[in-house]
Amino acid sequence: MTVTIKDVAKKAGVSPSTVSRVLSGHPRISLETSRKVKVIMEEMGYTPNMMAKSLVSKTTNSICIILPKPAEELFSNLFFMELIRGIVTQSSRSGYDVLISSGANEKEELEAVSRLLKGRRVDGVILLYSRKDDAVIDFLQSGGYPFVLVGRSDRYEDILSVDNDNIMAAYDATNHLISMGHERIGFVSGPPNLIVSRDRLEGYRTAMQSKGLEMKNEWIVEGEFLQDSGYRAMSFFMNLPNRPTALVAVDDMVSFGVLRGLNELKYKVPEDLAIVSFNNIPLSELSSPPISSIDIGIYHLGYTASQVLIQSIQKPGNQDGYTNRFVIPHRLIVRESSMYAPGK
Amino acid sequence: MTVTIKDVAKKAGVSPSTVSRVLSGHPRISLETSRKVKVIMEEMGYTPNMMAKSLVSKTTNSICIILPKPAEELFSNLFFMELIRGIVTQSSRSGYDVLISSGANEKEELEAVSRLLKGRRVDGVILLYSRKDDAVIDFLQSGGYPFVLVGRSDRYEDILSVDNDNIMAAYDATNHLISMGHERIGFVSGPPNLIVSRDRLEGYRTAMQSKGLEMKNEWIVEGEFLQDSGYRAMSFFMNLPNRPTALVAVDDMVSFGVLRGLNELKYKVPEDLAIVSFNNIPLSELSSPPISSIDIGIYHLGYTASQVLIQSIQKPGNQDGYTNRFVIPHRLIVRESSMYAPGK
DNA sequence: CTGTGTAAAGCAAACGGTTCCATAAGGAGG
DNA sequence: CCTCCTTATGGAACCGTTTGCTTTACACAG
Repeated sequence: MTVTIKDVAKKAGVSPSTVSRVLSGHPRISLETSRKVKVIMEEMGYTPNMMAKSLVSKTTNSICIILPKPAEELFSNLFFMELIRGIVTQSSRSGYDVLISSGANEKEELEAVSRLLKGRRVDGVILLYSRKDDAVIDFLQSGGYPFVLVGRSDRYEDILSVDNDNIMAAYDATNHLISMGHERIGFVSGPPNLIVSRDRLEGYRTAMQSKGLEMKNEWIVEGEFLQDSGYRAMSFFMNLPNRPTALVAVDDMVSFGVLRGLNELKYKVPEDLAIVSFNNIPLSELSSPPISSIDIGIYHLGYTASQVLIQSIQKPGNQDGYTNRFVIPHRLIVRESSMYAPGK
Repeated sequence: MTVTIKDVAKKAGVSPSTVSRVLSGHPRISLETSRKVKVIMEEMGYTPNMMAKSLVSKTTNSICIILPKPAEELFSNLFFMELIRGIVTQSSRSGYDVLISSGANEKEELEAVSRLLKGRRVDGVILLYSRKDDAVIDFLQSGGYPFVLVGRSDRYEDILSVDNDNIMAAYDATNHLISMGHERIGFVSGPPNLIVSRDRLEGYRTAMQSKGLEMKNEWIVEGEFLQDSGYRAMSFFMNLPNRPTALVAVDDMVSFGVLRGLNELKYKVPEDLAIVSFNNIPLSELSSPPISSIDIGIYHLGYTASQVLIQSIQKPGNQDGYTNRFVIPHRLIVRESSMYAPGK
């Protein structure tokens, strides 16, 4: 039915090994033979069987993305899709296919990863989120399988990872507000167990300190990456005696909550409260007013993750002494929500 | 290095074929042998090599999703991610892996599909969007490869597809407004070359006609699935002498544009203009006011697509005389944007 | 005791490639 | 003219499984 290397060989009057060599560009094949074989391959519509190839070469030219379990929320969805696009684009440029996998729980996830890697269906794995993925990461590490983490992990120093410099990003965001003339700046953080929350908080603190600005404890509130947190934080802040004139929010969704609340109370943004947040989701520029945000380059994050992984697959001895943490640059996008210099 | 079926066989003192049969639950294996082999497999940490398996079985237990090219827009991203989740979940339940592929242009896309299918890397394909995919669809059809289309195609009657009943959905949306007491209802459509635009327009028309309501041409405007279209449509409608009291928009993004415009002009929703739109993206309930929307069950669309495809892979003779168009139910979610009964 | 039926397991040939080793044909050097 | 390289190709083993066909070993009927 399907045309194999042998069929091509027979028709071309050469041996299968010759055809194989033509395919792989082996140096010791005469130009004439090579051309002849190529023509015949074309004629017969030959496509190499990847399974057979993989079997002997012990290589699949494909990688796998492990999706965290639920991923139901808006930002997650946008984030993952953007990441996937970056990964798929880069992988495809490098000639790799991308598998998506996920499990209902950590056990299933581990089983899937093990099956894919030990079963030689993929050459490496991209892990999203640095939750407490101990089991999966341990498996990958002890098995010596190539993998890269998107997001930072503090537990493992020696694994490949791609991430932003969230400390610096938060520093930049805060500093932007300071340079606009703000002195009382609030911060809405995320869950304290996430490294990203901690890093961003640290960046905020550093900026405030370095400018000698006061940092009241009541100006820092914890929340989730959700609208509600913003809404609550807003009403808390606005009732403070000496309330902040600006705030940094750990995620754009939080800003939307803040915005909604301020709107209901007839406050004006940025005049009554200036806002900067993180992630620059497509909606940030669509809200009214548009929100200033730190673009973390999600697509780029995915693109680089794929690049790093494939590199590590192709030359496993990547211990060049170089770093194994890759930092994707961020970029502050200033929009209306922070374009106001407060009078003293 | 890795443990193969032969290693297991040797250690168990049986032949490789016996091990293989244990694996596949062959009936003619004694319980005793089966148990012994299983224990040893466990001990040695044996995982079957998928490539070898695929090579002989001519089956890969994996399917492929073809992502349309750019997919940069907000809705696309949300849509695709949701769809992917549905597909991955179902596939994983059926024991299939999912590959994601895309091409920069139609030619690349065709090459990728051809390579994957002819190269026996996947067993079937899920196509998203029914653009003028002639080349890819033609290839799949003429090659007899299993595939399913998400979205409707009018050109091909005999291919598997999963879709909503957009005509009925638009009918329901329109009818909802009518039953609230609206009589002058506008419609903001999408690009006329998309079937989904045409279907939704048709549903609107049917509803209006069936209630004997007048349909002025000026109440129907064409646009894109973007905010801007909504913004423009809004200002057009509001300047009409006898303007609509409600409108149906082909996509939630359009509604957001309408909302923004009305807000700027100090109009109130739903009192001055009631709104219903389609797709029920996560933001619909977060805007102010929350927007009534038709939920089209994107996750379900993906879930079903995977199901249908895998079924068709497993028993190719799926011409049971049954339909090959699978319709996913939609659901009207009524929110504040349409909760107002206009006085005459 | 021989013939037959049946259950359990082994043998070996695929599946479609790759690659090491061998071979044949020139051409160069002595 | 013979030997030795070099270059282009062929042969065959192997990658890890599956599976049709045998073989083996009993058990039982005749």
